[in-house]
Order: sequence, then C-alpha cells, then structure tokens
Amino acid sequence: MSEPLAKAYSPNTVEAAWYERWEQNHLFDANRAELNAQDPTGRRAVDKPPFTVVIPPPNVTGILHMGHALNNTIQDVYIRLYRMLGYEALWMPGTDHAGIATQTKIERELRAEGLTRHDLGREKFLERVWAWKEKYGDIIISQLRALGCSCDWRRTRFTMDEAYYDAVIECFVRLYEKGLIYRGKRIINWSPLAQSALSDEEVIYKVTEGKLYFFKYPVVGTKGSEQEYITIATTRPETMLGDVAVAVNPDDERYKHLVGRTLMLPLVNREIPVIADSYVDKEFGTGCVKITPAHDPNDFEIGIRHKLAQINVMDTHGVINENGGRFAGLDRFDARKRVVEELQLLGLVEKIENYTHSVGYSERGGEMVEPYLSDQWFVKMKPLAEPALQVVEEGLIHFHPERWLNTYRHWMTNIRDWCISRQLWWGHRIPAWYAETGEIFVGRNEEEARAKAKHSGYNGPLMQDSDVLDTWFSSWLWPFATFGWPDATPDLQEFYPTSLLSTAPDIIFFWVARMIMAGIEFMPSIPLKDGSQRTKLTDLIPFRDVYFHNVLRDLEGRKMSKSLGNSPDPLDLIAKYGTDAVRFTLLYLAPLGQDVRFGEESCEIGRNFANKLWNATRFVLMKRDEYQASKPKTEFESEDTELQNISTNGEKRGPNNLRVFAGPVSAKPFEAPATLADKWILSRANRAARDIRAAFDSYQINDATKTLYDFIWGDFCDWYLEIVKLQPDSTPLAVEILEGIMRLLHPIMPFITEELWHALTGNDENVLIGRDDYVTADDGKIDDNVEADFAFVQRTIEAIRLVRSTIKLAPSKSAEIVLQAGKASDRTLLESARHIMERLGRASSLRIESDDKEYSSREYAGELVGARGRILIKLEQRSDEERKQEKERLSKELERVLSQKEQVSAKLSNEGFVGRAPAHVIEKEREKHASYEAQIEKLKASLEELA
RNA sequence: GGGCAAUUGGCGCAGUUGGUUAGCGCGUUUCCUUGACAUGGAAAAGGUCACAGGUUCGAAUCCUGUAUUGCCCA
Repeated sequence: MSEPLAKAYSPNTVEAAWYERWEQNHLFDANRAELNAQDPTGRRAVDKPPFTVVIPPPNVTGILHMGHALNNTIQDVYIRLYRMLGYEALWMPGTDHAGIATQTKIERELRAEGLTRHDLGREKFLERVWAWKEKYGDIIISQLRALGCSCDWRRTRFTMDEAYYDAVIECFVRLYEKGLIYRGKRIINWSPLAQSALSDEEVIYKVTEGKLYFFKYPVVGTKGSEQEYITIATTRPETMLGDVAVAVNPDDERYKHLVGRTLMLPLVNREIPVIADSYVDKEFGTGCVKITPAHDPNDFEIGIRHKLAQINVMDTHGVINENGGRFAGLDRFDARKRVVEELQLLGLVEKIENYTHSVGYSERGGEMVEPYLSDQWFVKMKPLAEPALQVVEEGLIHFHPERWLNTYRHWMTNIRDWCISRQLWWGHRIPAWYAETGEIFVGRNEEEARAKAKHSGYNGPLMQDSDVLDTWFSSWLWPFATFGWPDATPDLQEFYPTSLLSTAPDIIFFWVARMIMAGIEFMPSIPLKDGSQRTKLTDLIPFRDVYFHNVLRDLEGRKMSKSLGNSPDPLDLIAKYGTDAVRFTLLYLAPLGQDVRFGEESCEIGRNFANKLWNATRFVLMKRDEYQASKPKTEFESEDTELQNISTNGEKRGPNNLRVFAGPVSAKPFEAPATLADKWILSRANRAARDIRAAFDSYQINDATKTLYDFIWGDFCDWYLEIVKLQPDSTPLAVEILEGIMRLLHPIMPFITEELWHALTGNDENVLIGRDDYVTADDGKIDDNVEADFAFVQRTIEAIRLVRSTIKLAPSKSAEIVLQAGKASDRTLLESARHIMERLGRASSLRIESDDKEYSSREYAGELVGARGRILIKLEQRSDEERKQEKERLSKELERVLSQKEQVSAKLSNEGFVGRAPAHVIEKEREKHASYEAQIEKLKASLEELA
C-alpha cells in the first residue's frame, strides 16, 4: 500500500530535498570529455551527443529578477528535456564582473565611509572589490538554484577568473597584432558620473523637452547699420565656447556669399570661418550650423574634413575648463544658462523655441551623456561583422523569432567601431605599455611588452595603460573562454559549438552579435576532436539556435524595471506559490515573440495546476490500492512473459509502450485497451506527446505548456479519471498514463513531477526521473475515429447536463433519460458507453433508441447532440413558464442553425466554389449541410410540440 | 525621420501553410462541499476578429492604406 499523500500540495517541503538529491547523484554534471579520456578503447565511453547551453552570465552584483527567472527557466527546460532525450546535456553557469555596475557599488560603499577609490589606491580598491565578490557574489547563483536550474555548478565561471582573464588579454593581443584594435582620439560617449567612456550601446536615447536657441554671430568686416549676422540654431549653447566654424550647405543660395568670410564668435571673441559642407541640412533651423569638433560627433567629422582645430571646453566632470575663458569652473548646465543670459544682454539671441529631441543618457548612471573628445581604444568592426552577418543570413544560426534577423542585419551593415576602453579599475586591464617616447607596446604581460620595446630599440621605463576593457569585451568570449580557450581543451572540443542561446532581445548587439564574431574570429585556432583543422563556419559559430525571450511587463503594460519597482521578487513568488508554479506560469504566459503581462496573481495558474496534478495522483494511488486489494495476489505474478519492449535503460514496458512498474498492480500486463475511453485516452496522450515535442522543437514553449495543461486537466482529470471511477479495470492504464505525464511535464515542473513519480513508481530516491527517457509519441495510437466517437459521448453528456441545468433539476436528483440516434452504429457506440453516461448524467434509467420517436414537450425536455443524436429528459411536471423558456432557447438555436445552413447553401450553389475548392472542402460543406438540415428538422419538431 | 511588432468577448491572450460552429484563462451569473482536488466540479451569458478598400469560390488569417499603442534605431 502506498502512503497517502497530503490533501494539498505544499511545494516548500518537497523542493529543497529533491534539489539536494539531484546534486548528490550528479544529475547536472556533464562528463563527456572526462569519460572519453578514460575510455581505454579509444571509443567514446558515452555515446551521447552533446547538448550545450551557456548561461547568459548575470552580473555578479545582481539579484534575480523576473527576466532572469523566465530566461533561466527556458534554458532549464531545454537542458532537462535534452537530458531525458539521451543527450549529454551541459548547462555552463557563471557570472559577469560587470565593470561599471560593480565598481559603482563599491565606490558608493566607500563614499559612505567618506572615502574615494583614490584614497585607497588601485590595489587596495581591487582587494576590496574581490572581498565584496567573495561575500556577495554568489547570491544570484543560489537564487538560480532555488529556481531549480540544473547547471553543472562544478564548472561555474567568472569573467575575472585567472584563466578567463588571460583569455581576454590573449584576445586583445591577437586583435591588436592583426591590426583590428587601435588607439585613437575620437568623440566618444562620456559618462561624467562614472568618469568613463561608454560604448554606443550603453547610451539610451530618450525624447526630452528642450529648447532650440537661435544665436546671431556677427560677420567680421561689417559694421553699424551695415552689420550682418549669421543666425545659428543649437540645443547646446554652452558648447559655443568651443566653436571653430559655422557651416552652411554649399547649395544654399541664402548664404553662398558668406562662405569664406569670417565671423566673430561672441563672448569668446575668436574669429571663425564660414565653411560649406553638404552635411548641413538646409531645412533645419536657419540652415547654419555651429561647428564644435570636440563636442559633437558630426562636427568632429566635419572638423576632420576641413582641418579645423578641436577645442575642448569641458573637463571630465562636465565642468567648463580653461578653454572656456571666464566661464571656466561652471557646470555644463550652469554654463548653458550663463551663456544664454550674456548673449541676451548683447542682443545676440534672436529667439528661443521649445524643442523636443533625443538626448543620450547613460544606461548605468542615468545622467546625460557628454560627447567627449578623448584617447580611447577601438575595435575595427567591419571585418568581424561581415562573416557574422553571413552565418545568420545563410541560416547556420537561427533566430527565434526570425524577425530579429532584420534588426541584426541593420546593425551589422551600419556597424561602427567599438570603443572598448573604460576609465575604471575593476576589469581586465588593457595590456598596452607606453614608452616615454609615446610609442605603444602591446603584450600578454609586461615582459612581453618590454621585449617588444627592446626589439624596437627602446630601453626606458614603460607605463601600463591605466584603463580597463569594456565588460562586453570579456563576455563576447563566453561560449569558448568558459571551456578553456585559448587552449584546445577536451571540453572545448566536445561541447563547442553550443546548441542553444536563450537571451533577452535587448542585448542582441552588446552580446549576441559579438559572440558570433568572436567565435568565427577565434575558434579557427582550436582543432576539431579528430585533430583536423576547424574551417567550416558551422564549427566556428558559437551556437545554432538563438531564442529571444519575452519582455516582461506589469499588468499596466509597463516594462518591469528596478527603477519603477514594478517587478515582483521571484524569490517571494517562489516562497508563496512554489518554484514549479512560477516556472509553469511564466512559460504558460509567454508566447514566442510577444511581450508578457505578468502580475503576481498570475502564479495562481501554476499553483492550481500543481495542486490539480497532486490530487489526481493522490486519487490514482488510492484507486490503485483499491484495485490491488480487489484482486487475488496470484493474478499479478508470473505474467512477466507477456511484457514487451525494454526501454533503453533496461526497464520493462507494457504493450502500450508505457512504463510498467515494479509494484504489484502495474506488473499486471496491461491488456489491450478494452473500452472506448481507454483507447481515447491513449490517443490523446500520444497526440499530446507528439504536439509537445513539435512545439519544443519550434520553440513554441507556451504551446507545449498549454498542451500539457489542457491534456492533463481537460482530458485526463476531467474525463478519464471520472471514467476510471466506473471502470476499475482501467486503473493500470490510468497509472501508466499518469507516469508518462510526469515525464512529459518534468522539464517544466521538475520538483513536483519528481515527487509524484516516486510516489507512483516506488522507485528508490536515487533513481531520478531526470535520467529517465522522455515520452516518445506512438503515432499508431493516435486515432481520429476513436476521438470523434468519444467526443460524441462527451457531447451527449454535456447535452444531458445542459438540459438538467435548464430544467433546474437538482444534481442530487437522478433522471429518466432517453438517447436517440439515427444510425445503428451510433446506438451501439452509445450502448458501449452507457455506464459512463448513466453516471455522469445521473440517470435513473437510460434508454437508447432510434430517432424517429417524438415525445410530448409536457413530459420531456430535449436537446440535440449535433446531427448525430438527441437527448430527452423525463419531467415530473413542467410549468408553462418553463416550456416558454425552452421554446425560446430552441428558437434561438434554430435561428442560428438556419443562418448557418443558409451560408453553407450559398457556398454550395456558388459555381465558383464547387468548381474551384478542393474536393475534401466541398465534401465537408455537404456534410455540414446535411447535418444542419437534420438539426433543423428536429428542432422544428420539438418547437411544434412546444407550441 | 527609418524599421519592427501589436490591435480578437470586461481584462489578459491563443488561433504557424486562407476553408473551425472563432478558442483559452481570469472575471461575471446560476447551481453543487457527490470520498482526488472549493487551489475544485457542472452549466450559462458575453465577440460586426481596430477601420476602409482589395485579392480569392472563400479572409481573423494574404495585400494596400488609415488610426491607435508599444519597441528598436537615427
């Protein structure tokens, strides 16, 4: 006898224990390379194909948010699925050092102590960051465990690990030597808060209410009443301090005469030329543009073209410097005010208009980004981008949903060089050393740089660049650096390329695109397993499928974000609803490519479903015990000979290719499904298994989830279990189906399925469902006719319930029921399901007969069952009012059927339709027509009787 | 300004190659504590599939335009 289960499922007691059990049994550990190496025959010790996923490494400072919960659930589902499908599934975990975010966090701590990082110095500061990392860095890892993630934790990597650090440096040196990394003075996005450069992708443009200022610059050589001015329009008055020219379009007739003349720059009193450049838009503002090469990227380009000076008027904090003359020392926003005021006093402000435009803000600090001229390191992107675009265009890498290819293509074809230096301390330090001569030597370490210096005849002191690399410059190596690149490790050879990348669409440029580039660029140096050269693009790319998961929004449709505080804490949800419930709910709500509106209460879907499954199992176990007790013991023994099919892990399976258990009941070989309901549930189960697999294969994860939900709740619980109550001999099949359900559902709800699977099978707790086979559909068991027949029975029962409800017959009262069917085969069918209908329709008597008999509406209330049948319920008495109600209901139905028949008739009398539509469609319409006619006839008869 | 999505009952969404009686969940109404489950069961009400054209024998589905909303890029 089984231990009875509790009445309701309580996840918290179940989850932690199983997670621990999984780890003790090394369920998550992928050992391919190790095992292969140990195989003395030289053949593979495990003949499993690899299935690899590398985790998008969360920030080491991070805590789990809903986006993580969704993304990591998706990855876990695929990892667990493929593990059950017989793959060597490896999920590589790790964290990202998150340069700016982490450094900002520690500096904030220091500030609370009244210190800055400069007070500590670089070395002490880094010690402090490491100490922090040791203490808090694993929070997010433990949170991923709570989510049930089955990562191979032994392999956990961190982008600042020693080996990983070396890989990043190696990458830099190789690119530098290849000429793909250079140092240059450019306009970059400067974060005055972080005191560092940002890449283009770290800047967020927001529409901002601002002003458009129109300033008059006097033309030199004109005076008094002859005084001429040129009016320029600008949104950033303070930068005029660094103006070196005014540009007009060469085709602009209004200003042609002024090109080549000079203007007197007000406040600064510097003479600047009027130049012509086709960049200038004649239509915008006045058609005259002030040129400030040090403070605007477009002006910078124009400055280069016209060989203009670059006057930087700001320091790194956004404060006007000595080049700003008497404005020096003013913050950029104060300077703006002062400049405008002083120009107004001089009468040089023509007008000020309200103006909405896009302004860049730092993704991290949120402050306004300053286009800033400085020395930075860049990666030349064009040569890297071309093959990376090609592999996606050619379908070697698939995006899901596909439309992200458009976005990807657009970015890849308009790509700009990547600014990779950051003026931070926390990160991979740029391996470049400067000689006093200004020469630069790049090497893997100081010795190498020194050797290079010596080689070129320099023996003086060397100073390493004080900057570090952009965090993404380390994470773009993630799919192979985690496996030990640049060494050709066995793991790298076994598990690369990875199979699936699941990530947020907003890092398609930051990360996805660059990983593709890096794979193609750096993997050719790693030979394939057989020792041959890795040349094919399919061997170089970092992954084959990329799944862009949904963006989570709150119930008002706002994006979930930390600053809005509208994201529930996943751990709270897990504590409240259970991990499985949260996982299930997220997937259930997340259709491919759509945003998801999520509220905490949504988790009730998953919680209720888990509870349903729990109680279904509770019931089935109870039934099994009853069934066992009702049979003599010998019946369960010595029948092993009839067992068929041995599964891959040596377990016995019954004739339905379903699991056969060790316990007494299930050891009874299951006889070929005897009843319609048995055949039906087998058909439904196999159909579900097939659809689920197809949905997973096409990344329609919510379809897979929905299919499971509908099959388990709608078919298995609502119908089949009700029938098992009437057919004790179906108990073994119910057990088997339920066992299959556990395996089907396990990737999505790992905890409860493990628990219930053990309750069902009595397996040792070290035998794990996650090591078992996933359910494979047997298409031969899918039977459309059986499903249609059973549907007829279902509709009949529903018709009975409908009539019972409309005549207000209390559920406790049984009824005299008549079933009519025109076809003899249908009557046979109904006869075979008589016991089901009697019970579910609560009949005291049930008569099955031909459909040619009419009953008085004073004695019977009726309802059609499609065109195949009709049900009638005997009434004790019926008021005229009730008859009127039924008449109304039937009239309404008649009206509906009539109009439908009308539509079908129109189609069938349309020559175009009959002539061109495919035969099966026409046939279907004919059937519909006949069906409607039959229904109309019966409805009319009933109505006549009611009249 | 350019691009990409979305628009289906009160709310949130399915509906993958054009042929379904347009589905599901929540909510609403009525009934039911019948030995798996009230985190449940049964039944019902509720939709001109944003709008306007077009293609087609046939359009929620394909095309064009319009409107509204959102996202990405400049």
